Amino acid sequence: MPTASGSSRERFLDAAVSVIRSRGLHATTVDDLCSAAGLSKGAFFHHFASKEELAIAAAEHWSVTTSRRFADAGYHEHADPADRVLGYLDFRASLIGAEIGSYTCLVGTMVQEAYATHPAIRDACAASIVGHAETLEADIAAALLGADPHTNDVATRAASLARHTQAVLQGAFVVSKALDDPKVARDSVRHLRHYFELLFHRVQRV
Amino acid sequence: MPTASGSSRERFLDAAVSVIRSRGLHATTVDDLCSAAGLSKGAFFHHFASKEELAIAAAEHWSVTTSRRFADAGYHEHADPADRVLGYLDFRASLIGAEIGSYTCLVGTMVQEAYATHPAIRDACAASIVGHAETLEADIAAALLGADPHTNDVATRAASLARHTQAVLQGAFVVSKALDDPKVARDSVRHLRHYFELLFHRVQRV
DNA sequence: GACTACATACCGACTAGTTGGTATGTTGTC
DNA sequence: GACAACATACCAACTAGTCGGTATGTAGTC
Repeated sequence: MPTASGSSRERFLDAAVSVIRSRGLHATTVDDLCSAAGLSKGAFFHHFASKEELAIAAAEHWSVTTSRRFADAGYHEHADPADRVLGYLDFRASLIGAEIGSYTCLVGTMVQEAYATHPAIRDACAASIVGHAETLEADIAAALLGADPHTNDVATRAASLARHTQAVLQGAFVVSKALDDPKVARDSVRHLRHYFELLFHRVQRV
Repeated sequence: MPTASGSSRERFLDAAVSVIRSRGLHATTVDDLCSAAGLSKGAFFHHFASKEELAIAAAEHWSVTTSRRFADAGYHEHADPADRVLGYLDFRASLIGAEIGSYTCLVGTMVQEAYATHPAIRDACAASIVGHAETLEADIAAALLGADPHTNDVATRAASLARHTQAVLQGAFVVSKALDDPKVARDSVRHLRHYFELLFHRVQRV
């Protein structure tokens, strides 16, 4: 009966994702998470030794659920690697809905609060961001080579572009939070797409 | 005599900038700010009615000090507007030193914690970001026209690019916090520079 | 220039409420 | 009956904000 959805540990993690994304890590209390999950404090500390441990678990949970989401997306089916990269960006743009708390990144939000004071949380966030960036590298490298077979240091350039992609998305979230407007986030993704089009020699007006 | 540097109000604001940038808004206590400023709690609440009011004042203080810094920078002296835009980016890259807390953006950090719960703080952060972005619009518009005199909607495109520029910088800070490495921030600025070079038809390998 | 009246700037002890975490149950299941 | 999965009651530490008080002006007035 109390199993509304998944195990109670997962209910805490899902609650953490949605609450922390809108309120931030520090402003989210353990009691907030308990009431959001519909469970007690005893249950919380039964599953997590501390709030910090929950934050780390939430970052890992975030990695797992998001990577599943991207793995299932359709852009992988394009034959041309450049199409896959541009398709990834179109997919990211399509995820940016009206509700800010629904499209922003958990680990990007958390790391700003934790990077200086909680190294373990920072590392979990870094692993999530880097892990996701790495899934793009092969396609970017192939697309760069497709545009110019004499590209040197393809792997390095692809890795740098993959990280840059994540940076643009994170920044797009920050600015759209400030302006309370998802449009600016979509605009930034469009600029990033345009940049890739230019790099892939697929110039077209945007 | 007690005027170690500026008025005591300014000492609180300077303390807020440095402490909040590394620890975040919520994790920074009023006592933290008092000891960083070398003043008492009585003095704090004499100058600010609440912690929220300090955050707003800090965002405004940040706007004032940073806009002065950029107004004094040398890149404005280039004759070509494209050079001024690229010079701005080079200047931004040069500001990214080793210490993360010294080059990241106060309002970008604060807005992530406050956007959903403290609209007044969010608005102050938005004003700071937008205000800074607007200082770039004229040069970007002129450079776009210089590259292609038939560009339509120059003002709109320039405004969008200016906001995108801020998004890239904010995102670069987030990712460099996660990876604990300023290099990734400089890389993102370099990619943004490359994007502008391509838009301005100044293609060159980076 | 002395005296009153009032303002500004600041101190530091105090409080009411909050927070992460603990200690001690209770309940179901093997 | 042992153990996992919870719930309830509680605590010590912390936090924003208050309050009474002090020190130093400063303006007016006689």
